[in-house]
Amino acid sequence: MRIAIEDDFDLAKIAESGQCFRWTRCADGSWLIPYRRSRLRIARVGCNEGDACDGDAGEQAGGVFEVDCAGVEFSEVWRGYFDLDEDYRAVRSRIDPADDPFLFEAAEAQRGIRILRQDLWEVIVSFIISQNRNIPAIKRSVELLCEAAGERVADHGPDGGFYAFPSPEAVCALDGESLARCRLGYREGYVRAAAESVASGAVDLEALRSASDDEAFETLLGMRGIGIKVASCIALFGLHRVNAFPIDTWIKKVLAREYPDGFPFERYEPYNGICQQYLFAHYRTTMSD
DNA sequence: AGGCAGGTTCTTA
DNA sequence: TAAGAACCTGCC
Repeated sequence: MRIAIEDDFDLAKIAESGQCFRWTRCADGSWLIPYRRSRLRIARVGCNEGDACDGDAGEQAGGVFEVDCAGVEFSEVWRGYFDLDEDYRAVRSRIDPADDPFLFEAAEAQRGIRILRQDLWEVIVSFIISQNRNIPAIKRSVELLCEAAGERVADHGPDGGFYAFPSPEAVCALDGESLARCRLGYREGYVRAAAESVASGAVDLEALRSASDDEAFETLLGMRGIGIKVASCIALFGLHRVNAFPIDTWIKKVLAREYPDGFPFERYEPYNGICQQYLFAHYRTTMSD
C-alpha cells in the first residue's frame, strides 16, 4: 500500500545517522527494516502533491512511500517506530538562523532525520557493542548476534526471512563459544551481564521506560560497559528521551569548534537530542566529503 | 603494516 | 577528582 508522509522523512539520512544498525538498502533502492518480529520494506515512490520534486531537497521532506504491510500494521507498528506523530518541522523552526547559524545549516542539510522508537533491549545491546568501534564492525557483531541467538522469522523479503534481535534469555542461553563467534571482543562480558540482569529482573525494562530521566540514567550507568555516552544513546534512541545529548568524539569536536562558549542547551529544551542528531550527521558528512 | 575506532574500566597519584 | 593505560578486533 501507499502512504503519504508530510513531515521530514528521509530514509537514507536516518540510516546514516548512526542510531540503527540493521537497516539494509536493496539494489532497487528500497529499505528493509527489521523491528522485533516484523520486517518492513519501504521505498519512496514520489513527492507529496504540490511539492517541488527536485532531488534531495524533495526527499528530505517526506513524500509518498510504498510499504509492504497492511494499513493497520503501518498505523499500529510503523507509525510509532518512525515517530511520525512528532512534528520535526516544528522542532526545526525553533532554530534561529541569526542566533545559531551552524545548527540552522546543519538542520537544513540534515532535514529528514527522525529519532526512531526502536526496541529498548536491542538499543541497549547495540550501543554497548558500539563502544570503541567503527560502524561496519558494530553492524557485523549485531548481525552475528542475531544469527547466533535470534529467532528466525519468515517473510516475503530476500532470503525468505530474517533473524529477530535475540531476547535477553536467548543471549543468556548462548554458550561461550557461540557468543565468542559474534566477535564482540572485550564487550562480550558486558553483553552477557546485561542479558543476565534483564533476564533475572535485576534491571526492569518496563520500570526503566517509566522512570524519570535521572533515574533511568542512573540505572543504565550501573550496568557494566555503560558509561555516560552509551547511557545517553540508550536514553535518546531506546527510551526516546529526546532531550538526551550524547557526546561522542564527533560531537566533542563540533562543540569545541563551533560552540567555544558552550552549547545553548536551555534554548532547545526539550529537544536537544534532535539537535544533536543534526549536528552529528552534518559534521560527519561534511568531514568525510 | 599499523593506527585508530561513535568508550569504559581499572589503576595510580 | 583526574589523568592514563589497557582492552578485543577488524576497518581503512
